[in-house]
Amino acid sequence: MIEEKKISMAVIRRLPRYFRYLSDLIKLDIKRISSKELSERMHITASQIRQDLNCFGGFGQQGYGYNVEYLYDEISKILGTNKRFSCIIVGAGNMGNALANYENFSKRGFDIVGIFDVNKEKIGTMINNIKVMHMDTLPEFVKAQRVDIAMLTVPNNKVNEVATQVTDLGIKGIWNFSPTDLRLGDDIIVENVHLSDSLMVLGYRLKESREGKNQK
Amino acid sequence: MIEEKKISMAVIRRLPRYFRYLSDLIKLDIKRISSKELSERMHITASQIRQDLNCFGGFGQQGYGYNVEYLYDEISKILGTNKRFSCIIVGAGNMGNALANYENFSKRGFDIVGIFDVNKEKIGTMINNIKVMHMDTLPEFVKAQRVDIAMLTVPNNKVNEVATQVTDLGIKGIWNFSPTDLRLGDDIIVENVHLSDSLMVLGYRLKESREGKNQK
DNA sequence: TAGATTGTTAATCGATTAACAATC
DNA sequence: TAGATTGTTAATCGATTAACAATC
Repeated sequence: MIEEKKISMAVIRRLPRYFRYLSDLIKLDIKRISSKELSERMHITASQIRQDLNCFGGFGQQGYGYNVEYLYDEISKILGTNKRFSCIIVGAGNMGNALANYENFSKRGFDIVGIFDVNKEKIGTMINNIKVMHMDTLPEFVKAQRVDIAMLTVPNNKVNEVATQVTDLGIKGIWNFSPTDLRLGDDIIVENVHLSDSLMVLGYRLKESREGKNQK
Repeated sequence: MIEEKKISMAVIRRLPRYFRYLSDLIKLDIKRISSKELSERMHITASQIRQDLNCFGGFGQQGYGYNVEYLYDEISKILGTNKRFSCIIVGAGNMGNALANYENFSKRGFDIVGIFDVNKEKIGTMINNIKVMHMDTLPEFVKAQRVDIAMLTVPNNKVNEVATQVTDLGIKGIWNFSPTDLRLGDDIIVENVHLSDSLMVLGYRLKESREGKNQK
């Protein structure tokens, strides 16, 4: 009850972008930046940057701007990149494979500790040094070690069942790759990656652009 | 110059959702639906549904609601699912592989006609019946057959170069999987899939939820 | 100090929701 | 016809942008 401010999703979804741009600035060896300069790089307004950052605290200094390294560290803390999240992948198909091989996740604090599938031929194999196990062994696995996030790359007709299964086991975070809007308990955090939605929007915009009425 | 209404991105991004829900209704053999019933299924307001649909036309009937099949067909037309888009994948890594194997895309009108990479060992192999070719052969390929969309699954430090390359060849649509905000010409449509952004937002929300200040 | 730039309040803009007349 | 539900206008809400006093 020290402080209670509600951060809007719009702001939250911009945080990783700030994080990326600041990380780039560090690579470029830039030490300080004003909201105006940053706004030009990011193609958003300086006002928005200052508003966004001030949801979390005053990280700048009048007349100077922001210290890049300091701001980067603060945003890292806000995003929780210092924390580690233990993740499992459910579904060892092509997308599950791709995720298991994505090296950047562990760099950001997301450790993949197990892969689960029902296909007998896959059980026991290794993907990027992570063991593929049978779904039946999931309960004992989750009992034996904490799992924060389940990444679901299962067929669409299985995703509701699997989501219920993993949340019943106490997993609170779902990264869902199925074209289904999961509806789970209030204490479950779901992030959806609807690839085909994204592709359809691309198709729509492309079609509209061709027809000349190019909307922002 | 017949009609000129600007559709907001917020509305456009909801179209694939309507499409999915209507497709489910058809499977359930439901013939008609009111905005109120649909709003309960989709967890959005009936007002929003009616506003959204009326951006494109009056598809309903007072006192009756919407004919499911008709509305589905209309939204399909709006989204352009009847059109076919010719696509290439650049980057035959894990994500490129996953995309090439994703059967749903062709169902939605997106045909993958070629995969390009620079890795000599991959050239000449087939992924899901699609030939992997060398990047050097991309110009002649694009000259020989129309390509609408380039799906970019290349390393982050290569994505700007590759994006320039493909847009110089006349490709107008980019589906970008790198954690980089591509900035290209006004006539180029870019859809980003920032997986690590999405995962970081999940991590943030999970952390906040644990600390009790669970924001919507 | 003077100039620059923040933090923050106020104004604007756009998107969502409510209301209701039109009409099937 | 009476009841239901749309299409659409008006009201509200929230997010973005502008402005500026505070201050480094």
